[in-house]
Parts: sequence; C-alpha cells; structure tokens
Amino acid sequence: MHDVLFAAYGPQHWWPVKTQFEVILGAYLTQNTAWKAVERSLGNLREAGAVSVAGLRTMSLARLRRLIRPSGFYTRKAPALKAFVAMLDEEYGGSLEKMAAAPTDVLRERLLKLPGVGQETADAILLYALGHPMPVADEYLRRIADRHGLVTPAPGRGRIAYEQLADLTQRAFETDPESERAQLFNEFHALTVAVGKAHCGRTARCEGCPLACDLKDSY
DNA sequence: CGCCAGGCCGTGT
DNA sequence: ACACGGCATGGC
Repeated sequence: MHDVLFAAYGPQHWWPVKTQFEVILGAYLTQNTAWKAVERSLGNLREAGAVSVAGLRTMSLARLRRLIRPSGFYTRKAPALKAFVAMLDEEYGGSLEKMAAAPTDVLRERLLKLPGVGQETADAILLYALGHPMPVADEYLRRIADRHGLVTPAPGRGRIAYEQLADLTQRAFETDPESERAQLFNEFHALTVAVGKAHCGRTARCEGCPLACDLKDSY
C-alpha cells in the first residue's frame, strides 16, 4: 500500500521544515479537527510570536485559548498544551532534544499520562517531532484496513483496536532496514491520510481510489 | 443547512 | 473492558 500510494501521490512532506515544537502544537490541535483550521490557529500563534516552548510558557491560558479557537475544543486543548510545556520544563529542562534522547517506550508511557494525549497523538509526537520509529494509526487507517479486510476486530469487540493497526503497520515494514523505518512510517501515515481524505471518509468514495478498494456497494 | 474533520475523556454498562 | 456522548469551530 505504501508503494502504491507513493506512486500515486508522491512524497507528502509532512512537517518537513517545521520546528519540533510546532509539530507538537499541530498534533494536539488537529485532534478531530480539519488541518485547515489548525493552520489558522498556528497563524494566530505565529503572529503572537508564540510558536515556541518559551512563547507558550509565558502566555496566559486565556490568551492561548483565544488564539487556538479556530481549531476547536479549546477548553481542553489549551490546558493540555500548557501541561505538555510544564512536563517538558520539569522533566527535561524545557529541552525537546533532551526529551527525544529518552527511550521510546518510556516516552510513550509518559506522553499517555498527559491530559489530552491518547495513542495517536503520543505516536505522532514520537514520530514526527521526536524522530522515533513509531507507527501512527488513525481513523483513516482503521477504515482502510477494515474495508480491505486486512484485520478484523478481536473476538468480542465491535471495533478494530488501535494496537491492532499499529501491529499491522509494524509487521508490514518489519523487513525494511531499521534505519529507514522512521521515514517509512512518516510517509505511510501521511499517505494514509491523503487517500483517506479523498476516498475513505466515513462514507467511502472508492471511485478512482489508487488502492482499488471497490466496496462502495457494501457500505 | 447538515455533515464532518489527521481524538480524547468521563461515565455508564 | 468497551460503547457512547460531549467537547467547538469552520469548510464544504
């Protein structure tokens, strides 16, 4: 799927020349939110000169809420971002480089304890901001894997679990060199979102889908 | 106008 | 453990 999607869409350049911290802001702000809206919030923060750890640290909660308003859920996302900065300050001296040097499993556990950080956000931060080779699963991948019959919900469950999708991705790239793993996870997740937006939303639009998942009659 | 977006969390069963 | 509803805004 990675190869088919890459041939069809080309490199997605996800978060190429962004700072680590801007990537993290985006990871929080895009939760169940269109990226277009996230860009508006990031634009507001940029005007305020607050696309940095120091910028957010010194900003009042009320102002932060106002600036990120376009991307929704601001009563949750603003305190969540503050909590991330507080954690970074207290445990890593405010340095994302120091944080990134910690073991992947330790970081994942720590991130999951933060308010407003679930599995996808934790993995997105690990992969796109901290450079760790961690697969990222999302609702699009869930639909794609489901509609292609790649995984079925575990017995007694109605829904494919996040971990099943992560395992599936992990196994799919298992034979690739470890040094290339992070870049492959990076590109694959971005491509998944690209094809998902175009063809695999809540309602399938299989017409012209490069994955040729012609299931529109079944859904 | 209604649906939906690059989820997460508290609550009820 | 898991399904379910709430959270908020703006694009299309």
